[in-house]
Amino acid sequence: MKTDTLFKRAYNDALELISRLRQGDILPSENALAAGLRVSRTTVRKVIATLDEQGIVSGAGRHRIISRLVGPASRFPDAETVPAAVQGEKQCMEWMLRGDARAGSLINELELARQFGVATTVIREFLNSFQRFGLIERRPSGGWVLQGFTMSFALELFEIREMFELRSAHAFVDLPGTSPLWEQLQALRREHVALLEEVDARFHDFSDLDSRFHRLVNAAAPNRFIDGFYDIITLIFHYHYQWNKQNERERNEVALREHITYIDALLSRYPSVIELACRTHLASARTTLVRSISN
Amino acid sequence: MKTDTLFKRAYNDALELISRLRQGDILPSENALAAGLRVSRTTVRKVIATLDEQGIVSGAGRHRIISRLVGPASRFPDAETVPAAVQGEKQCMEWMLRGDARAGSLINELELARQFGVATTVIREFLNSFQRFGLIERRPSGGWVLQGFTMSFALELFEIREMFELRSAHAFVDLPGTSPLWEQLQALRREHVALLEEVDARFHDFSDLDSRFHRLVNAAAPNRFIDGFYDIITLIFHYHYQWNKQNERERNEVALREHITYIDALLSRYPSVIELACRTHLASARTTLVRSISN
DNA sequence: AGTTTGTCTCTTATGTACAAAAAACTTTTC
DNA sequence: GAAAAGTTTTTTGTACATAAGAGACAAACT
Repeated sequence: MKTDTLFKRAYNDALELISRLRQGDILPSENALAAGLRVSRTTVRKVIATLDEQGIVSGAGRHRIISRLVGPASRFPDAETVPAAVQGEKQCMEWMLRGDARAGSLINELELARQFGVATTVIREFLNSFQRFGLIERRPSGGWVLQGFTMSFALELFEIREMFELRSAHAFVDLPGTSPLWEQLQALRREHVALLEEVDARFHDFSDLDSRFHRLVNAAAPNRFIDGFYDIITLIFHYHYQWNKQNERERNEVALREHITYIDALLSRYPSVIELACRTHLASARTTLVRSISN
Repeated sequence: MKTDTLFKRAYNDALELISRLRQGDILPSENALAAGLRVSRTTVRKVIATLDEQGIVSGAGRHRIISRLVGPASRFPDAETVPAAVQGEKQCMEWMLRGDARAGSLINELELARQFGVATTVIREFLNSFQRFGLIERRPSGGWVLQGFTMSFALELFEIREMFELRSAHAFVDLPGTSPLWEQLQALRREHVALLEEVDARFHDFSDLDSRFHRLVNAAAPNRFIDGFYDIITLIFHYHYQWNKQNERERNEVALREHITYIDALLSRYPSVIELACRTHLASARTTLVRSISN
């Protein structure tokens, strides 16, 4: 059976939205709510029906009003608002990248499914879509082998990353001066500077900025294969660094400064300057990743 | 229910194997058969049981003899020896690359499943594993959008291919003279020359040679992401050219000659010569692909 | 006339069932 | 005592069922 996590998230969001209104206010139309909660009207109607049952709204048709304001206690627990696939994915990722499993070992679908409390279908679908990240491989006779997040994986990943990044950085120079990307790059530079000023408190925000910056560089000459590759990078960095907290603040501060240098290089439009800044940043990113694996 | 296509294939193979023996011969051991038919002993036992039922072998335990030789009529039809997943995959590929479907249109799992006579699970699994080829994309709200085999797809594909191929070609030069790859390259060159001599009759064999050559070049500096990318190339070429027969012989002959030049360049170990040969070949391969799309 | 809601249909997500195939273990035979 | 055959246990591939959610159309309201 399909899970109703989407409904539960929408319900929580609806409570949030209502809390900004007053008692007696008219409930927004179903279409408006659907747009606001980013779900279909079908789901909105289910949410409204539940709110009605709970006595939070009353009336029918287009005469619904908010009859009672409620606190956050009546929300569904956050854990129930994630679809099974996402939940399974998260746990699988953790299981793989944390190194609970050794490279070369076989993956047992049923065992994983039981361990993570989802159906085998979910695990299988995850494994299938996860194949492209190169961390697992299908055996000819069926089943999956774990390749694992090894040193060679990291090195091969970075080899490609360097090729792609240099290519995109050089393509950026060829953009016409009127391209909106230049303005976006300026904006991103300001965000970097702002983050650097409060780096002690906000260094966690770097990860997102990093991903956005590299994707912006790639936007200069879009290529679906490069975009797809950046999904891998983003995913690895997201999960891997989540569990490698050593020197996180320092690491991020260094990377922030390198990014700013790199952005300035792009803005200067001098190919040789860009190449230097790009290579410097990639080399230090590689060192960081490699070091975190060898520990 | 799981299909017994594997058993049927093994049974056919077993008949083949038996036809090379004489009546009254002792049947090879289960383990030997398992190795020969490349299936598990469980499946071999099922094959033997069926052969027994059919009166083709008789006796029990280790005293089984071949009691009757049969013609090819008693084989299972070939169509029944392909697993559902492979069958679905083939038909899906055809449906996509032949352009029966327009880019941007939604993919209906149930409809495809009915059309190809398989369960929706099979279609879904195919779509999942096929995602990495960049021809389809998942919508946030569920479902799939067809991106299609368009011109921009081909151009983006070739951009990456050029980067990878040049990188590998240059890495090849750095191989020590003792590397077995040099000998393999020589062997491949001989195969090219042999094929060129009979190109009129055997031009179909080029496709396989092409794939092997490019994979050999990549073997100089293995990288799993590049290998994965070559799966896409191989797949596209395999299916796409299957339906674009125009000038096939001429196309392949040109490519064969380019390959030989390219191989000689590699053997010469002069980077500039290699780069030229490599670029020439890639440019002509790109032109060929692009032309086949615009028609 | 254009929203808004009510109703119905179609599609997907996910759990479950079950046969096929693999793998592990046990007994037999030479 | 080692290889072969017999037996049991696991695991995977595929079908199918069903609720959730999206979307289309019709009716009702302002």
